[in-house]
Amino acid sequence: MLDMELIRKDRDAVASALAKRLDPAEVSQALDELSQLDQQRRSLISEIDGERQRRKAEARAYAEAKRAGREPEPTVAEAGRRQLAELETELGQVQDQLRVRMSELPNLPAEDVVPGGKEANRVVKTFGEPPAIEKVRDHVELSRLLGLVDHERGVKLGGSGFWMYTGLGARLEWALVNWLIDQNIAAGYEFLLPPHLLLETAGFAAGQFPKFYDDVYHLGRQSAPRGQFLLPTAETAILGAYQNEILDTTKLPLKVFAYTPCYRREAAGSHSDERGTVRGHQFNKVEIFQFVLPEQADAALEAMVTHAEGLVERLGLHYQRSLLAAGDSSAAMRKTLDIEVWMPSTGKYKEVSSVSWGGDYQARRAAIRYREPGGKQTRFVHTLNGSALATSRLFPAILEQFQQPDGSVLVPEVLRDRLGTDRLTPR
RNA sequence: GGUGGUGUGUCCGAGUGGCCUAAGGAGCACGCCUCGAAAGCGUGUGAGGGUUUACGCCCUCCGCGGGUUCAAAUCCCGCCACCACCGCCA
Repeated sequence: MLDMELIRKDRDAVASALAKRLDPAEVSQALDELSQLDQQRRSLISEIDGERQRRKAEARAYAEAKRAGREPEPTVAEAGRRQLAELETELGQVQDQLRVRMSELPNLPAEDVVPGGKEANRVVKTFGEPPAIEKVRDHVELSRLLGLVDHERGVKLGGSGFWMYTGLGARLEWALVNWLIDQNIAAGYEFLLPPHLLLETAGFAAGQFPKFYDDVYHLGRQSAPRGQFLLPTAETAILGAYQNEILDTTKLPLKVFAYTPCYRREAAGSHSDERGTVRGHQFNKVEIFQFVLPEQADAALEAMVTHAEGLVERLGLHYQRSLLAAGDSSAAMRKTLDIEVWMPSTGKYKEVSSVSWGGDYQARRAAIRYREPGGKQTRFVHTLNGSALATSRLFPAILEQFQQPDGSVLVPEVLRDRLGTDRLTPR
């Protein structure tokens, strides 16, 4: 959610930032509507407050007269109450509309984020080299060869878009999850295991709803008491966990992380470069998150990206870092950096982590605040989130980058103890 | 899932229709006292919103949402959460 006061005071700045993501004419129209609703809202509030004040005075005079044994003055209660009810209904409608319109607006892209879509993303860093592989096998073939993933049985169970890790594949995936958990703990993040079914308020707070309502799985009242949905990322749970709280300023930055499967509907159809475990309706991800003071945000973003990159580096994978253009980064974020890992079979880089600075956009939706040190005023925290990392993407990258001519795959050194072997071999 | 109980401010806790503009206590902050501290005394101490150059003034909030009433923390209805017991269950 954007700050209505900012729209009121510096409409041009908001408009030009939003124009990086949306059609300028659309932006202008939206801001016009918002300003008008805001104006209506405030004048209704003034009217209602005045009316209430009058009625309170009447009731007080009534009580006082009674106490003094006098006959109370007749009040205009009946008519007044009806009038007040009408005004309140009207205010309710205006506020609902305002909320809907406000919640539809995306976050303001940061200054260094350029307009445009995917094609405008900029690679800002590269680590390592693409490994020289004579005859590249893709991860689907390698998985089959090594018995790591059973796609047929996965589909049998969950339908198209699901798979089942088997044997050493399950162990590799799980070793990755556990290694990442340890690494994040070592980096000072607190480990959380949240519920996977969330109330809709959590989806709204994170900025997924209402816009991406249909992208997640909803359970409906038959199967879930209050129409919960399956979380599409742990980010939704972590943010939601702190809804309506005033965080202890001395505890900021608050650094937490969670492991959860992520459930996403994903558009039907399949890309040739998104086979195997690259894209599915359920995948594993470890997510780091920070709640910080506004002035800590820049440093936190850099620290999180660097941390996530360190993980990829310790696994020995070749990757690049991209600064996403406005149109390609998620609507709730001001700035997003992707860490993309090299996939030899397609010759493309694929996202294993997306680290974002949300400004106060999510905090405003979720009402997560801190108290200004020394002052009494509460302000919204800044939120940052990032994958550290998406294991179901790491998995194919490891297979492909570390494959050997004989079809075996070298296990990254950091995982060898956990897997009990340094090499996955065809069975 | 059933029955009963509970839900008040940072915390404990009083309040069953009207000076509740929420008692009292604890905590916290500041001041007095003190060489310093403790104790004691005094003052202050929530959130959201409207309005104002500002000081301030005003409105809303006693789990949440409705209702009754001139007037609701208090009465009525629905919901949620927690506790206890019963049932079911990995």
